[in-house]
Amino acid sequence: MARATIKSIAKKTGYSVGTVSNALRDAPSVKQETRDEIHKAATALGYRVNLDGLKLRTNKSYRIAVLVSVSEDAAEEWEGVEFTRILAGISKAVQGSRYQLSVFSTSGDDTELKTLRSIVQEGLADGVIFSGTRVNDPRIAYLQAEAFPFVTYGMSSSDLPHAYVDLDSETAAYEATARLIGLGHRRIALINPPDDLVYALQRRLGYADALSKGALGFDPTLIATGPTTAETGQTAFAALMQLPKPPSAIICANEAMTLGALSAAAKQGVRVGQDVVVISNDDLKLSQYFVPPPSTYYLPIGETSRLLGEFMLQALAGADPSTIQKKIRAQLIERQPDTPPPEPAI
Amino acid sequence: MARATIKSIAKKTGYSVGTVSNALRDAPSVKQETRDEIHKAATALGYRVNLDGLKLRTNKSYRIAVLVSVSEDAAEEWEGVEFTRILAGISKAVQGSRYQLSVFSTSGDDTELKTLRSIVQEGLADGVIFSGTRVNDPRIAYLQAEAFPFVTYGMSSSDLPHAYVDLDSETAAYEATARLIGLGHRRIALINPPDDLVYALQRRLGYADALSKGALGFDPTLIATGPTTAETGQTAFAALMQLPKPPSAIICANEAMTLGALSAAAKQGVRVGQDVVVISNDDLKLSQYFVPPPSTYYLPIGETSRLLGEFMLQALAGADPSTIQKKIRAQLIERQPDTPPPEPAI
DNA sequence: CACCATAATTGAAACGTTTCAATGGTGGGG
DNA sequence: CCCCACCATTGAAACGTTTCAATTATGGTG
Repeated sequence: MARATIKSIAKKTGYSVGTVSNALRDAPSVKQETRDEIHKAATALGYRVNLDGLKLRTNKSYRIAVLVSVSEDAAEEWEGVEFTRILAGISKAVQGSRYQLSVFSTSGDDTELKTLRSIVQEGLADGVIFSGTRVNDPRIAYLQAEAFPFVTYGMSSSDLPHAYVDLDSETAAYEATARLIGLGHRRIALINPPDDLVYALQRRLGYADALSKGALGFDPTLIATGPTTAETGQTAFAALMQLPKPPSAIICANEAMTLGALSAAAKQGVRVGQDVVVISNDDLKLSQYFVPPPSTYYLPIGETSRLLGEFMLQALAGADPSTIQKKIRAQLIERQPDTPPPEPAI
Repeated sequence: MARATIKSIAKKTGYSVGTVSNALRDAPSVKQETRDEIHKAATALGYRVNLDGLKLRTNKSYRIAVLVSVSEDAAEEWEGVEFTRILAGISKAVQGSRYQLSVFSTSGDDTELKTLRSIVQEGLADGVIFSGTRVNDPRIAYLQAEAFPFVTYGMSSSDLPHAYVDLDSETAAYEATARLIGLGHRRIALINPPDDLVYALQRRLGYADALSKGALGFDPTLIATGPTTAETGQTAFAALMQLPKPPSAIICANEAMTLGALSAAAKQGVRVGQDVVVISNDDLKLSQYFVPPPSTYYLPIGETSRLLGEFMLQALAGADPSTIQKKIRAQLIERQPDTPPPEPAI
């Protein structure tokens, strides 16, 4: 039994192809009565629109591109753990719509812009979702210039507003820092992503803000940066503890970095929770199993990714980018008393 | 500047549309000279085939479906970490071919078969890749009955041969167990995935085989099963240590389970490496950061996923399924002296 | 009743591709 | 010089859909 098409519905109902097409899309030019009849016939035949014909005619791809970037050098490292969850969330959000999800894997910055170009120029997708927004992100500039719909995971500093879903990293970093200050800590370190990432910058800002509010000086040696991997956390922790005046508390940007830091601590015999406090951001319910489990700021990845999908659909429907933006607040999960520093500095 | 089409090439070169089409596909019916001329014109115009027209005409989708299943209940757990890497590998393998990657997210068994059905019946893809093969997997039976190309990550016990890439779990479990026996362990536990998964069965077999070769009895209470999450590892570890005769060594199926086990150990004050030995399988270079870092069997996920993509292309080209199968051998990574049990049992 | 506006429906074209029967051209054999 | 076989190319149809000008049916108005 061949697949039902508009033509087969037309034959069965006796209407013309044009009428059936219009009826199926509930065009007002078709009499209500006729519409009902055609709809009934369509479901009876199990009609499902053929996307290829549709696409060919309308020149739309009905596809949403999701960029996943796997950096060559860090391919063997633990990166992009959250991607599965993000993808699943987006997928769920667009289920039921006509759109399909296509994954484009890229490695490194260069290919990413190139991939974007071919998506736009060859019409590989109608909209694109990507993450890792950078300061003055060329991808955003390009897509805005082309008026191509997109949603980013992570806001950016571009002039024009664009659609995004973001964790409020600045507030999260501020609160984490302020809380440690409240506990009596005076030297607080930050293990941060590379500076060209927008959210790294935001974290810096929140951190610095809390320090100054707490009347503490800003010491640049207390900030370590690197890719958001366990390896970065490990080397950064080791380096920080070798400072003439090591920190009494360390804030890691995500769970991978935290894992690396805890690993380094164990190797060096540094007792986490006593000699030094380690806390994490971007909790995906994994760090609860770390040894010892750190206090964290929870990232509701389910809601976040669902929003990404919904925003994409809205963007495709032509919504004003400035109306489809959302900052998500991270929530503190206390897993440790998070003791004050060894020698209360007063 | 509109996109170049066959028609525009035809106009430019003076040949007919049919000739251009044939020439572009290097049909022997077109004179070599003409072919060259047309190819030159095509590249000059930057011609890229329009998949929609192609698909409409040929009734092929030129798409490869990748199923990602996110179980509803475990949505908040750490599952499918490796998926990003798998996806990236597949993506790289099919780059350059005409095929595109589409992700279909499913939740649970039921929807998975349903998703598969709609992929086959609606022609959403030409082939499909999925994992988590089960004993008597209905998905495999269905796809074989429909003669629909597919590759699985994980072999299965179906009658007919099918294309797969798999880690040799049986050997890995055998070697892990045998090694522990060699170190003097007499009570060795297994934290394993649910029994309906093929590779869980394989692990059981390898484990049991090593036990009998080592003249050790098989104690069913030493096998704990559950989803491959940290939570499973945690509860299983706790339960195992409460046995009247607890194990002196524990083999976890993957890193997530290992993480959970280590977490439970830390909570209960059990000293890993002294009171009990914990080792892991399916190492993705993450467990090296665990506390303490366990010995593991490395899973070359890069090669694995690349093969998945290549096999899919071969399957789509009509290759005999029995020729596109591969078992990958895991490699031991020693991170601990892995001391013998506390009281050498003799 | 003639006319016209409106409502409903039709028919054909178009999107870019492949496929295949039909056409025209070339050369060789008799 | 004719016929035939062969080679290269053409033209048109088809895939399933949308779109839009053209057509027909339906009432309402003067």
